[in-house]
Amino acid sequence: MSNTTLTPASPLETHIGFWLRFVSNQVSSRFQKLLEEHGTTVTEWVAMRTLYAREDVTHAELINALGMTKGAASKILSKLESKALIERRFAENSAKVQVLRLTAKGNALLPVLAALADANDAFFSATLTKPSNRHC
Amino acid sequence: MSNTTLTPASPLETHIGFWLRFVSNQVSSRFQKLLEEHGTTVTEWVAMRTLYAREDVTHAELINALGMTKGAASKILSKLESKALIERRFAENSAKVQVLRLTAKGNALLPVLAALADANDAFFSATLTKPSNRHC
DNA sequence: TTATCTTGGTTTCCAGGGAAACTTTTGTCA
DNA sequence: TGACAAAAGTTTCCCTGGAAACCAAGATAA
Repeated sequence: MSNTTLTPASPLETHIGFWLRFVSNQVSSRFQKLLEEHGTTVTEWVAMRTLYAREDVTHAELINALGMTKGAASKILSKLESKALIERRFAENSAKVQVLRLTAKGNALLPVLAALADANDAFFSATLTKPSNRHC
Repeated sequence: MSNTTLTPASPLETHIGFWLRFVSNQVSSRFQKLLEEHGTTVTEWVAMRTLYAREDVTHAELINALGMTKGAASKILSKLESKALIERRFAENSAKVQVLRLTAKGNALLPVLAALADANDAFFSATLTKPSNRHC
């Protein structure tokens, strides 16, 4: 036997991160599928939703909302711009700071995506049982 | 004013997926940092933990545990093998089906990583408040 | 036994995102 | 004012993972 005594090690299912990753992937990937029929991605949805019904959102603010690096954010914005969903302009009195804004097309698309997000929530909520006092 | 009346759209923070992604990223990326001092990644940890204290784990079983495609899994295994942490052998009576196993080095490393996983859990658990009956 | 189908696993190609280098503008200080 | 430092964005390089093509080995059927 090659199995000499092994140090005990906590199994995967005891770790929060394991389940978070698992559930998060389930939820996100289902949402992703809904979105791709509209040629969008989850990240793009987050970016667009952040800009919706607001003016003068800065690049920095968006980075914060997306939780990604400025490099990655910049690329997302380029892609959204190439689809004519957003506009990048310079802020007043600046040739440096950008102000981001949805285009009319972006404004039109957003509620559709929001509905998909709601539907995805509903789908997963429906599979949950009612809360009980068992664990309280 | 360019803001003609906009259709209302549910904000990001009302969606489960948004929070799952957020929390999951927090937890995983902190764990990632702990792991990288040992030259490992979260996925590699999951793979290794699945093999630990077991023999004759098949490729298919591992794919299932990792929740990724066979292509991606294959690459992870190659990397683990190149670090001499696992071994791939053909199963009995087969020149096709593989059997995966940790090496002695792998067996030695695993409990160390498990301790890091426990520590990460503890870190996040510590920030939680006691359960109350408020929501039950 | 040979021919075809299926299955296990690898490789290739592509998209997304992080790290860090780089460019341009702005601010600061001598 | 001129020189240098800091900040905003972009670009490049790299790594990870999915999709799908591909290859080799068993299985099945003629």
